[in-house]
Amino acid sequence: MNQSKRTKLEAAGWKIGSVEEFLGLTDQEREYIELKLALRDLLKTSRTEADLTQQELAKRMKSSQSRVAKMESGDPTVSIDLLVKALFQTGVSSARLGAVIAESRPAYGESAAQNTDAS
Amino acid sequence: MNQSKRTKLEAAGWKIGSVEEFLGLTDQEREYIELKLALRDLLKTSRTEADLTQQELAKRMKSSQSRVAKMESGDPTVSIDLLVKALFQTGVSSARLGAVIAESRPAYGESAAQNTDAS
DNA sequence: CCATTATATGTCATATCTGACATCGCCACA
DNA sequence: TGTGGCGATGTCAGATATGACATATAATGG
Repeated sequence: MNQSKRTKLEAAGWKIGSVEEFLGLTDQEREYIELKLALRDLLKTSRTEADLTQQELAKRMKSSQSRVAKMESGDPTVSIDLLVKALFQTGVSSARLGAVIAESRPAYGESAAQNTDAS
Repeated sequence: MNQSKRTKLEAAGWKIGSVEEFLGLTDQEREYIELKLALRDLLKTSRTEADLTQQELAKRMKSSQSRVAKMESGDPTVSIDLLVKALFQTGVSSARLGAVIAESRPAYGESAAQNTDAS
């Protein structure tokens, strides 16, 4: 199993076993995972675009640097609510948010994944 | 204050006072409220389209009828996460979800609101 | 009038999320 | 070799969301 796949599962709070890679997950669960991942990626991008440090964004949101880090690392304890609030604080518009969500798709195989791990 | 405005604020868990209608809310807070409201409306629509009762949807989600009712009534204790999960269960696609979100906008005045109350 | 069905509302114990804090690794640059 | 900024990770007490339950209202059909 490659890194991007592993990350997807971990992002949703799933344990990495031997079998249940994407087996045992319903379409709806996959859609939910992809959505959260898309938001996480957008946040990384938008915070950088806004030229903010995690610390600065945290202050704006009245949150903490460590939680921002968790948001961006796909920590399963981070809610969509928090991600959305963070996104708005970085200046992302509803239009852009919607566009990104519309593009997010449940991944059935390797094809959908961007390689995160080098080489 | 008309009904639609009141609903917006209650949806976000805000108390209805005398002054702070939309004053005192930041742009980001307004965007967040509008987003949640858009999801709530979409859920009402999509559940009906899918010809499901609240009870049936609740069973699919392993939730309860009362919580589905709260989702659709804009109860502030309902998270975006739960709304999104419910939406996917009713068969809403990422594309449609994204489109609806893209259309949701922070309301600055009366203009944006659809009249909910009769007459 | 009485059932039945769908939806709404209030409460509560428990589950999950949250901010805060400590700490670590990494990288730049003196 | 520091030192300082940035980000990642683990923990935890307190805050918030959750499913479940009871009960209410409303509409429909006998």
